[in-house]
Amino acid sequence: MKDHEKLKKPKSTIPVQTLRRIPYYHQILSELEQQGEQFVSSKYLAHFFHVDDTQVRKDVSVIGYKGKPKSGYSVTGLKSAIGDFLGINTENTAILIGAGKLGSALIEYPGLSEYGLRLVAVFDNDPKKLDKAVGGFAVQPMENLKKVVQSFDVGIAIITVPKTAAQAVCDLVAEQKIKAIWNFAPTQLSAPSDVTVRNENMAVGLALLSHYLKKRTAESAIFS
Amino acid sequence: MKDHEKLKKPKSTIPVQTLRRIPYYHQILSELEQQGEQFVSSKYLAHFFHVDDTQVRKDVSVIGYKGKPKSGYSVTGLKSAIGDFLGINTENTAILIGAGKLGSALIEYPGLSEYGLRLVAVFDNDPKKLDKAVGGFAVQPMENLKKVVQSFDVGIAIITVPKTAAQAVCDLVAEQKIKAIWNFAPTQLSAPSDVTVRNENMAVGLALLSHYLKKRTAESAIFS
DNA sequence: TAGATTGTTAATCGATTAACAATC
DNA sequence: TAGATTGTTAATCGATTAACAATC
Repeated sequence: MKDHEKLKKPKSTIPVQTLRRIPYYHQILSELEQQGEQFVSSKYLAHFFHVDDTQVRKDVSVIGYKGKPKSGYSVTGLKSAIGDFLGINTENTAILIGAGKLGSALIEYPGLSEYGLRLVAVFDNDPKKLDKAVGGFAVQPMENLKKVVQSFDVGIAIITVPKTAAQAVCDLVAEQKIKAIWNFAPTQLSAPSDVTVRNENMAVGLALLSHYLKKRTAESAIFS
Repeated sequence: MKDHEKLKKPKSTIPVQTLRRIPYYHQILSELEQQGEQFVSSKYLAHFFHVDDTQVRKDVSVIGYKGKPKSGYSVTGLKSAIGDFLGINTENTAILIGAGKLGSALIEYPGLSEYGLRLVAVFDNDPKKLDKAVGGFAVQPMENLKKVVQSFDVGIAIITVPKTAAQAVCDLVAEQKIKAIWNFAPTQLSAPSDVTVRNENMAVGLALLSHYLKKRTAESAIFS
């Protein structure tokens, strides 16, 4: 290689908008797969989400998958490539803290295992809930948390406690060797930078819906 | 006005990224308000979300609110302006379809009323659930839906039925005079263009979390 | 082969950030 | 007043789309 040649561009960062769209593609591909479809075109996917078909092809190229001219993308192949890219084809162990209604709903949500999450324990503060079975799990006291995290090498903590308790729980799990927090309490949690926090804020969805309702823009974008 | 003067630019479209951030500002402002804070600077808000403070000021200017140099924004004033902008200060009537765990959790979610949603009825398909009280609502059969929508002038339908039933329920409510659908079933629903659909896709959040976990980028963005 | 569809480069568009004047 | 902070214009950066060659 000539020494005055241009440095190979790092370019390893994935466009954040692409990252947002990819999980949606995965969902549609799952449905197409169940319907027995073999191939899908960028045009079809684009139409589904009201984006440009060039956009879809660019997104696909970002994850490094190749289609076939004339036939399109293999449904199974692309779904699997996206799965690998997102890391949902490998298993992550998780615990859930807060055995209320929302917690119970999540435990039974089939998507968890579909996206590589393996729930190993459920915790709650409330003595009345202890040892009750919630979705097949005996609810454990918070005291057991540390030991469980260690013995199962838990990577993700799902927080479904009330708003007021959420930051304290977050601090507690961040002290353990937890790598990521999936927060459903309606508050922004903060954690050390080595812990990834995803705040699943339903109020945001509601607020956006309310705004669209007010404006009543007919062609509302799907990715907002 | 001189007749060769430039046309007033329409420019009425709100940047979609701004729209995404605004509900988060609202949430923080609520918390600051509860803490008794009077003023907040663009710098503080920016720091909170890892964005630029110029960005915050631009977002605020989009909703048409003015701050005070040196002191910043009035917490109450800005929160209220955002509330007006989002339309959450005016009440919208809603029904919920699907009285399972997720439905129950949502009914009791305090955010609903906080964001201007007034739930008036809960429906379910399952005869075993009928007339049971869920969060203070007697579960009604689907047959009653049409009448309830008419008499309460219901604007929003919240769908918390299983994936397999979701599109059928969506079609049914779209036939009524419903203006918006808030869907929690893990599938993309499609409806006529005069009905706004918000698909609240938890699998997307899980997929993004999984990706971040795989990459373990320390400084993960909050708005992804 | 002809036509459909992918993959990629270049052009456009929109969003973020830098710079700085205005204001309390 | 001096300093802090807003508000806005201009510059930069990134994402989308148009154009078109490559390929089955």
